[in-house]
Amino acid sequence: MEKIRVRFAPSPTGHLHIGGARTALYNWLIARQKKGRFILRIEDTDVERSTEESIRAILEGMKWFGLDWDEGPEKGGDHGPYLQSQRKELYAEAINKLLDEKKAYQCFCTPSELDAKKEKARTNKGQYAYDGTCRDLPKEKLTSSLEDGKPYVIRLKKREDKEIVFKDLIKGEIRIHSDTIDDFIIRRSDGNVVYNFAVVCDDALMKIDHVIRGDDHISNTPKQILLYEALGYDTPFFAHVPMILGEDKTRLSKRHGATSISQYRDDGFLPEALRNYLARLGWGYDDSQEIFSTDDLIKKFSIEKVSKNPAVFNYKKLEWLNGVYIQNLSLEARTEAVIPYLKEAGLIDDKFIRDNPDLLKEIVAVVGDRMKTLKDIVPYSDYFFMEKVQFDEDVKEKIFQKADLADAYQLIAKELEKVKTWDKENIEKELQAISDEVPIKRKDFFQAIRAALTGRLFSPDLTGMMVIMGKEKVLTRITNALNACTKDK
RNA sequence: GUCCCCAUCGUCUAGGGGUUUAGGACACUGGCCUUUCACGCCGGCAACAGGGGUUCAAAUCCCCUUGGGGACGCCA
Repeated sequence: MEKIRVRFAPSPTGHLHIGGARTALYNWLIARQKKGRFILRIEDTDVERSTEESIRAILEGMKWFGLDWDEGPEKGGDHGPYLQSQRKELYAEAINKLLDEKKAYQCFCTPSELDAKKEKARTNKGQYAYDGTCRDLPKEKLTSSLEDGKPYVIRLKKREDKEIVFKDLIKGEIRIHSDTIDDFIIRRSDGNVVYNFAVVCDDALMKIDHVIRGDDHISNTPKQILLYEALGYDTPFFAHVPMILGEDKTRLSKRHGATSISQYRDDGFLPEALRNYLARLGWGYDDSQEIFSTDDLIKKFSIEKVSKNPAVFNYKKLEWLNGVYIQNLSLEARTEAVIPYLKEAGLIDDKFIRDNPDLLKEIVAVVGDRMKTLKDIVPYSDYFFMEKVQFDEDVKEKIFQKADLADAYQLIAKELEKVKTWDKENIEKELQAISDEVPIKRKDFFQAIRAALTGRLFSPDLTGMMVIMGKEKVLTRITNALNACTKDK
């Protein structure tokens, strides 16, 4: 049997969308599982909206997401070109063939005439369908119009009274009657073919045998089947993946938060975690497994088991999963991963990294399993890099104004000053002793220290941090906190 | 409006006629661990949209209603 060929065919009118990334992932998983070929094709037939920049963003997004393609831009292949804008001759050939065989025809109706027909259909509450005015134009009329240079589109002569049936790998059998389709346009008056025509041509010529795409394309499928038939090609298998919805169950959009894959990268998500999440969104394997390595996904994924109904995107679950993946990173890998985010926040630069070879690793170690995203490193560690601590508002409210901490801070400063060997064990012992003497609950006592050192209500292990910060810095911060809380009183 | 698709906890799902007092995960929540914040561990809350069939038996099969989504472009 021939090797399976699947494709992802985005239109370069923006970034790589999270929904697109998921269909790309599904295609990729199947190609890898079946040892087939994964093809990337750019659908830039809409010259108005397609941009070079979008193409770059999409390729970059695919690479970051870890989906490598076997044929496509930058890669080439035997079925190229892989940009629709470079395939015009192929389309022209196919169009001429349909014209010769009388399966398609020129239509000289102007946009304003068509608008009027649509308007009329709307007022009569009827469904608009092209009325076929130009379908059987007399030969003389046709040639004279052509000679006059009148602009025209090309329409497919659709088949009459036919039930179009296809078996969808996800949805099952779908049937649509040809009456609900009209003689739709396949080439614009500017000579460019239209999406439905280009996909069919390309998929056929590129020998795509499984078309896996978003389920918003279901209603295009009958038209495309008509085109496959008119052009004399076998139809491929179809699998229509349900949409991703936002919390309010409407189609996921910017309103719901980040939709571009690059945003997830910038927000500190790991590509393998995102792959895991997106694969599991709308697909289940058994009754317990949540964590799937990419190899595991390749082994276990099955398009037939993709759910028929749309899935709501759950950011919290993604965060949880990402946290799990971060925890599984080695200390070295985690430190490397976190560096861009520290730089981005302006906390460190290359010089700093050179001058403090081990410090970063120590900090990442003390932060431990707390991060849900790589970006979380910032609120968990910025106070190591800053000269002075910024006190959060809720620290002032819940710590400084709640109890009288002045005596405690004074005592802490005084006693810690005496610690000779500044290590975890000694600091712990000392803190323990001070805590016994002070009339403050243990919990509040430690929160007070946390507030002084970090300005926050949450942070990594206290004594661990104190070791990294060093005695001098710790004492200064305790004193500063003392001043801050007496001033706030 | 017309056509198409869909329907199990708040969310993602398992379950595909009897094994189900419907399983897991996230979220939420109670507790344990911890001298502190988290992690972790143990527990709790919580669903078969409604109505008709078919059957000895239906979350599972069929029909209708309702609800949601999508498509109706010289966009993709």
